[in-house]
Amino acid sequence: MAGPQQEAGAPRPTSRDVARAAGVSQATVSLVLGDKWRGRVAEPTAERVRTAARQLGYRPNLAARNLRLGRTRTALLVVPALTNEFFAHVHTGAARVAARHGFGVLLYPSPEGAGPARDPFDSARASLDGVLASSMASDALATIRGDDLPLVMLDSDPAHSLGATTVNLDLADGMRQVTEHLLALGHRDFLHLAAAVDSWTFDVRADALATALHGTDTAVRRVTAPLTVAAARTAAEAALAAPGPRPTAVICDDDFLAAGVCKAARRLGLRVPEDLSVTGFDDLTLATAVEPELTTVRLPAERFGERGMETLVAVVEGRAPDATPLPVELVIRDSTGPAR
Amino acid sequence: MAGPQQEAGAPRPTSRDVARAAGVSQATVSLVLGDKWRGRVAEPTAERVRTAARQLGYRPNLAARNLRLGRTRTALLVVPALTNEFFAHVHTGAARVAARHGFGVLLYPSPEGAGPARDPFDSARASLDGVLASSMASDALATIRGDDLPLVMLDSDPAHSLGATTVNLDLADGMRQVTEHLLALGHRDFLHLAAAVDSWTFDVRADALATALHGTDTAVRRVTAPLTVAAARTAAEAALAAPGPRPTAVICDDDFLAAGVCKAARRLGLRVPEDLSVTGFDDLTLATAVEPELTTVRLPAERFGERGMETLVAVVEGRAPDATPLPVELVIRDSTGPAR
DNA sequence: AGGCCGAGGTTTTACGTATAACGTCGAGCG
DNA sequence: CGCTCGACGTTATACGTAAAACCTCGGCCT
Repeated sequence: MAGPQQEAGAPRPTSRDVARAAGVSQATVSLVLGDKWRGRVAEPTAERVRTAARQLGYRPNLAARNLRLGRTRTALLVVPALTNEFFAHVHTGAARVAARHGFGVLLYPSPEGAGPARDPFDSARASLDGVLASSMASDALATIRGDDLPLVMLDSDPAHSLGATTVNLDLADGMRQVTEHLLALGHRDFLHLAAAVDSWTFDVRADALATALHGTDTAVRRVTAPLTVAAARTAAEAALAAPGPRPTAVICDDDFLAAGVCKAARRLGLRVPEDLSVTGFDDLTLATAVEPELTTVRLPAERFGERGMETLVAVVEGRAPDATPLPVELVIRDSTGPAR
Repeated sequence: MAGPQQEAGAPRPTSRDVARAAGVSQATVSLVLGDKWRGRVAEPTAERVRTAARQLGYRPNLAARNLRLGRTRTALLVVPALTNEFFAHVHTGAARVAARHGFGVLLYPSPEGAGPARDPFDSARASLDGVLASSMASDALATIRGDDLPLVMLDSDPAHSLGATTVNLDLADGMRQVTEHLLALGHRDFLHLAAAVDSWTFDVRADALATALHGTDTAVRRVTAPLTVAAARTAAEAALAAPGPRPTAVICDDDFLAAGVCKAARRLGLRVPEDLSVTGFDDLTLATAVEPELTTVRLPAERFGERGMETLVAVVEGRAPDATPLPVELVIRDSTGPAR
């Protein structure tokens, strides 16, 4: 057990302590431990340094290293809300790629889940080498651009990105696939349950839906709801119980919304998919946890995070990033069926 | 727009640049910006410094500050998997309290969700002032204890915590409440669907279940499954279709498992709760997204994170932390009913 | 008048690391 | 033999900040 010698209350050993213990100078310790010693330090000496370091339980002081090198090998990931499984996966992917490049990832979830992040630097206790952001207030964005800190935006409005590199999921294509799937099933009267969130990623969905329906004799109504199951249920119940012809399919911006619609349908005595088709978006755990399992658009969330970080690294290294949007895939399950 | 002057490619301004611009010494800048100048610097001078700083877009170099002060005002949060909503909430709570104390939170999700974290310091790009960990390999734990870095464990085995302070949810009481609820409904034949994860938090559930059933004429079988809806469904289907008397209630370690059981029941033609009662644990979004809504044990996840960070701060400041476990609450919904 | 004190700063130092610039010493070579 | 050169280290310095120690000067008390 034992482990490295270290008396309680003793300050952490520095490279100088290691040097003293190994009978060499501090510079030599730095060379050896930094793996930059080929031909500069004899092997026996290097070995002496390494064992001394192990003995003392030496670990370099990151603050000092960062100060010296002027970089931290740390990137900031800005996401709206960690409690959304999607962003947890994005983080996983981003962290994986970052680790591969010797980078760490600092996470900044914006305070209340809804709005874009305000000042990422409030929370950034370490300096940063780059930022990967899914949404950000334009003043914070301007600050970052002003610092010419490498920045990559995730699925954000090119018009408001101040020229920052952007990585995209092909959300529009996802929405197109959903729409064509439903059209093929004979649906002609849609309800679009949209997220009541001011975000480009949802605006894109609405636009794509309009585009996909262009030229077809199709009715579409739009209702918005906050991104919760309960809110979606309430909104859907109201919309489906409204007078006039009832939509035969509900297209949702998100799986949570779709789950809410399914509950509303059941409450109203409508069977899914026999009486009503419902589609989700994201393909989270939720999509296969509910009955019926949701037809939805699978977003490659981890891959998205990976691509984002790969792009950030490319930007840092001055290489041209891969600009093609990541493909998404319609997953047909049990919540959609032929129109009556 | 404009914002702070800063030419592209120019190095970030330092406190010395600000000093030069304001016609004072660097020390004065540090005093003024550090709010430690009462009586040491005249107001007009202070104002000159502040405007100069604003003008140049000065922001202090965190690495330098951390080096100088010997602390980073940053705590590490170690969790098994961010993709579990529960831990996302824990993070939210912890980050809130941390912010209140001027701390930041660095997140370290252990690589593959399953096992405990291996070396938190691999990912910690900044030095740390403390660690808040939900599970950790014993060698990593020993390292931290050896550094006498303040450490607080979240819901972990006191026997393997090397004396670290521990913050607990009253999981045992949660399990007791579930069991008594079902007993009161007349159930006498249980299936316990346990998580196939080697973690103390699940061992506690099993023990508490045994305790609660002690002295009652009750049968209980235990089956384990990985923490996914699909795995739970498979396991439950097998267990419920097995020959012999069928359990009338399934107690699950987790809401995901419970959702899987509900699907299995439907597959087997069993109605929930008429033919089979099912209970979850955690009360995640999932619990109210499925049909029927789950009777489950609500864990105050955010409060848990808050308490954890409060405790860490107390440990750092040498105060005695609040050691009472956080109460949990049985939430009775639609997945449990009287035994037939 | 001499001394003390407080206001309003400045000079200096230390934090721990990485690395550029600089010895030193023996071997090899013309 | 004198010079160079490579191998093996060492000395010195800079990174940007916070804060302790120090300086200067005018006012005021005794």
